[in-house]
Amino acid sequence: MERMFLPDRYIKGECPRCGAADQYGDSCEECGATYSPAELKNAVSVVSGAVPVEKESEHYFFRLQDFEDILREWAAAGHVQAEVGNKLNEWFREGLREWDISRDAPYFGFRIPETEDKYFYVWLDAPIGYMASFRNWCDRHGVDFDAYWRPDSTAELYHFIGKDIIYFHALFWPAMLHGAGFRKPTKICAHGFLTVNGQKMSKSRGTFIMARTYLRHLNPEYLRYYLAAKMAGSVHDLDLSLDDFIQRVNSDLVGKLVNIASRSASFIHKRFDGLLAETLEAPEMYRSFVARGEGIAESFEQREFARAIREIMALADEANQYFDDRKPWVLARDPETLPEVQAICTQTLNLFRVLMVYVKPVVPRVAAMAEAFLRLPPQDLSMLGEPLLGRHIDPYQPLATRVEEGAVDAMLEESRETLDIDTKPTAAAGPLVDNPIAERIGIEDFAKVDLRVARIEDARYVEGADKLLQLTLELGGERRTVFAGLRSAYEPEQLRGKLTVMVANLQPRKMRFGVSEGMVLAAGPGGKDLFILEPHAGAEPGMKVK
RNA sequence: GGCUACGUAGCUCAGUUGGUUAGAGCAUCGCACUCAUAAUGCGAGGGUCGGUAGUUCGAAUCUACCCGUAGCCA
Repeated sequence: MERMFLPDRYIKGECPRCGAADQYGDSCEECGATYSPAELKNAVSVVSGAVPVEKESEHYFFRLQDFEDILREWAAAGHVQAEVGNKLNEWFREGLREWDISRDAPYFGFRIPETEDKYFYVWLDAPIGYMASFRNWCDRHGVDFDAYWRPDSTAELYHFIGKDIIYFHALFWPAMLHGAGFRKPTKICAHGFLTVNGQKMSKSRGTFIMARTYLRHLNPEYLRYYLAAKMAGSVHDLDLSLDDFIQRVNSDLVGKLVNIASRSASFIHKRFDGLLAETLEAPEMYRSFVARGEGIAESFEQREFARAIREIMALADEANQYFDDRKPWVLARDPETLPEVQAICTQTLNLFRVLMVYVKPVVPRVAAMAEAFLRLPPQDLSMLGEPLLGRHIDPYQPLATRVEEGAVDAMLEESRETLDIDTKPTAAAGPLVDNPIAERIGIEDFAKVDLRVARIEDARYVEGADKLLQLTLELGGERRTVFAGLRSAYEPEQLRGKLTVMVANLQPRKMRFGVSEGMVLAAGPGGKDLFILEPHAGAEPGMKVK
């Protein structure tokens, strides 16, 4: 018995309609019926296997229906995509209902003030977290929070979300904001799910790829480019087709785009000491490239990224065609025509510079490298009126390289390995359920924590503090004072002389009783159940724990 | 079950309010070029636009039904 209110998904039993076994408390995966957990036959708790008992509990509700008019008006005014608007209309037709915003303990998140055991439902406080983060940023940067959030603010506010949480962002959130006297979002931009090789991400297939795993094997700019090339302003799912990904990156980014600079810069270097010509070979073509900027920017603004990429790549084709047509490698053989080579390559590099400004939002690192290569400050659309003439550029260094052979396979292999551990069955109850294992981190994150063996030279009560003990820790040549919340579990004399482990590089923290210069490590839920770590015999104060 | 999307060339996708022989990129094949990270250019083949019925002078585009895929249902 775990004495907790069970969320719908924590109850399993037989479907009241079709009798299918092993169904969750909210709906049947076999016949699709939806029902309340109380209707489930032969229900048991997923956590302990115990038979649930029905209990009454007071709940708090948000009167969503009071906001129907304001929501209809807001949704109709272009703040959501068309498909999302359809969905909202469906919900309006069904009639808005009160939203249950409380959950009984044990729950995570924020306790509802003036209650003992009620917590806010996570989707009530999650979006408020966006505001809280921004508020924190405003405080640190001296920015006026209200200028962004008051009802008449002219700031633009966008939410980029997955389609599975449209409900919370397009229905409850604007209502909450309105009710609380804040402005509503400019637009909710929902995108579809990411599939890999046309299927849901799968741990066993190795296609459950974590961003960190990807980064260990592949350049992030590749993925940015690939996704941008497929992403439109709609909620369609996106497929990361890995073969297509490799081909696309290699041919578009490397073969097409970056190659423009590579093939032209070599002449500027070998023949003209890195100096660009004084005039463009085809100024009208340059102007037409620049003129396309407005349309491309518009596509980006509309979040029609795929369209923007198509337009940019069409221009890259034109640049390659131009270069091919002029054949500078032929002209370079004859001293008579050599000056034309400089003009042609100058032209080509200018076209390249325009393209780099256009793709900058998608591949910022490549664009930054291109700026460095052209000896330019950070570029934007407004600077393109003036072509680059009569100035030096650096020797060309590869701005992007082809996807390394085997990198994708290695990434899949690693994904398979790392996730094997996660898929092992976990206990139905116990510390892992109470306190699930945190997000995976890399070794570099762990290395930031400097753990040291320390000897507890002295431990004493702290006057006026009923939870703290003041520890004097010796770590091989340095003494630290640490206030530790151990009083409920330890008497000072139990600790004196013992070895333990402390976080030695923790930012010192000023407390009412003095400055605490680190933390000692202890396990347990609290109260009497606290257990400090103690190394095996042989460890010496100051030794690094790793 | 209800609802929302989606189903266009081998692959990934465009196709704006229905209008001339349905497009692009990649892949494939042929030719050219050799400046460039074997990158580029020219050209070719390849689709009864999921299926059926309908509206219309005309449908990938509108309607109905069916099949398939994904998701949502507080």
